[in-house]
Amino acid sequence: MSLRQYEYALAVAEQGSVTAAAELLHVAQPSVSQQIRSLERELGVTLFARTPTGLVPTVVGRAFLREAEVAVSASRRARATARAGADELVGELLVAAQMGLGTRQLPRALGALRRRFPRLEVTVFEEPSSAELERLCRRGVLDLAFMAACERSPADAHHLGEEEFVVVLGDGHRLLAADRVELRELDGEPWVRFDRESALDGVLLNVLRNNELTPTTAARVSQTATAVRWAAHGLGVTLVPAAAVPHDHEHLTRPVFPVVSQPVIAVLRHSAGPAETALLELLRQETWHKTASFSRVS
Amino acid sequence: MSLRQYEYALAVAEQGSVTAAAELLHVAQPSVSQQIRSLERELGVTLFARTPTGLVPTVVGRAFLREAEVAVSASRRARATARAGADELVGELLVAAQMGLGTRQLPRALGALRRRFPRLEVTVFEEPSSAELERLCRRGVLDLAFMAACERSPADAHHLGEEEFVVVLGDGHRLLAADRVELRELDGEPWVRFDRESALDGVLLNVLRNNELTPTTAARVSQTATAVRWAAHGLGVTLVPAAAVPHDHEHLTRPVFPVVSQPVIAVLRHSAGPAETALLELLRQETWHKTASFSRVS
DNA sequence: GTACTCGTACTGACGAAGGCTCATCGGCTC
DNA sequence: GAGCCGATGAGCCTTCGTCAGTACGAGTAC
Repeated sequence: MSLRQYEYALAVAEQGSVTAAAELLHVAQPSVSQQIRSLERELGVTLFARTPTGLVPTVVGRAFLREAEVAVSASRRARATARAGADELVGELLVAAQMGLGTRQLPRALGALRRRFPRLEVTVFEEPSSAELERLCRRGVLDLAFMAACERSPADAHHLGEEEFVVVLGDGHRLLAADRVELRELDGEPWVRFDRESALDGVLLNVLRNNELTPTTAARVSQTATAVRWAAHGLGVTLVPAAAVPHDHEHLTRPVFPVVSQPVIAVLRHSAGPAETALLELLRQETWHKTASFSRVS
Repeated sequence: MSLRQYEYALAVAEQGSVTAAAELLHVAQPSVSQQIRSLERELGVTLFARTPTGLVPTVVGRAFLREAEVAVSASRRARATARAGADELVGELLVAAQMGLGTRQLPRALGALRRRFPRLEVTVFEEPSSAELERLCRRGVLDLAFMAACERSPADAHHLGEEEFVVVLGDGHRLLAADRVELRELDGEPWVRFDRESALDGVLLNVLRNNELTPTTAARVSQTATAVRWAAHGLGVTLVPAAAVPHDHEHLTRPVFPVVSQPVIAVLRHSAGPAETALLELLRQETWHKTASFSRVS
């Protein structure tokens, strides 16, 4: 069951003779003859009828050859894509991002990447929980991961910038009067929070603890856009990355004091290839908040 | 570039480790390791990233593996169809028939064949000119051929029966009054004939010569159904196999005297398989004119 | 009709290359 | 340091390729 046998059989069928096929394949005639016979012996079927003027495929021979041709051409394609990958850049890049990280920059960088390498496809997973993300990244399934912190930071962790958080208030909320919101002013407010285990909820908990506030949970959601919408409707206040707020709700956001931000760290896989580094380079060229914050959270 | 290398690579990608893949494939670990490396060396690309816990496909590795999987599964299918052909009957049977031969019996036999062996497909070529048909049959491209005579008859020629010819007359023709038509009564009639080189035209020429008639050609057509229709419209008379006349024109046909008929001979390919012989057996069970004729042609 | 040549595929012996296994080494994790 | 991972090198064996020679049928000359 070797590809060579398939190629030989196809050549024989096409040429109608072992001798001609051997010439085409640049091997001696007995070699082709032996391969055909061993193939027939292995399959327990006669693939070719022997005529005085050459070999002609039988009924099952033709059925077999149809499939064999698919196998051979798929093999050629596999080879070709691999060789193409040596110079050009082809394949599928797997990226995962903790929710809220690079919401604005990632699409732009991916667009630029796609323009430069059209045959490179990109798939993005969003927030498979920070523990899950850590696990996937360590297992090497991902080519690139965005996270706020990596505990045992690999050598391939790159700090891109800071992601600043803003508070979202209900329409007509009293605190909208000021330019910024002091965190302790939020004492007693009900909160629109995020799923347990999620990184964003971890940030919120940290902030509240640091400022000695006790949280009242109004609701839990899994997407930043949902949290913003619910907060805008007055269900409670929420804390999300500034970049994750839709434009039509920006007037309900205020920066907080002390500043809340988390680092954006891109983690490349072990032994990263040119595709991964190209994407990282494009991400670096995007604009990020460089401000080191006072109360950085994990 | 061997299928084995593809299978090994797929197993490694699936298991995420060389050791596990080797266990799955029932070989030793170094064997898998070597194959993967030789594959990468041959392609000039790193397909897998080495992590402390195993191997993970790279970007181009994944692109390669997608194609490789197609190749491997196609190979399995090829094997499976061939092995199935050993017991069952699968494949495509190529049949060619001189026009007008077995027009009635062939479809019935093919229907019976298809009911008994559903995975056996049949393709029928009609009248690739008798010389061309002879050539194809000798080259072994065909599994079964219907002809009126084979010059150097192979051992696998089987006489099935006789195909009787009838004359088709225009609507209201004077000779329709009788039950049969004497050939010499047709002297001076214009003829709807068949393509030069075609076997049917050869039959007609033979008949006319034997009965000392001089033909007047009204038209030439390539299909029996067309000839019948044109003759019915009074363009001339024609001579076709009785079985080839559509039901709605049978009232315009008359047997001729002396009787004109040609043998129906089925020629099997060299070293015919079970599919071919099964079809031949079914054809034998159909009803054929057994009458040996007076003036058999060609 | 017979004999000859030409073409075809098959067979067996030999040499070379590649695959498989075993034992061992180097790295990393826990 | 123990245990897991993959990588490497030596030896054995299977496999593939080549060269010779064989067998069989077709076409042709006489």
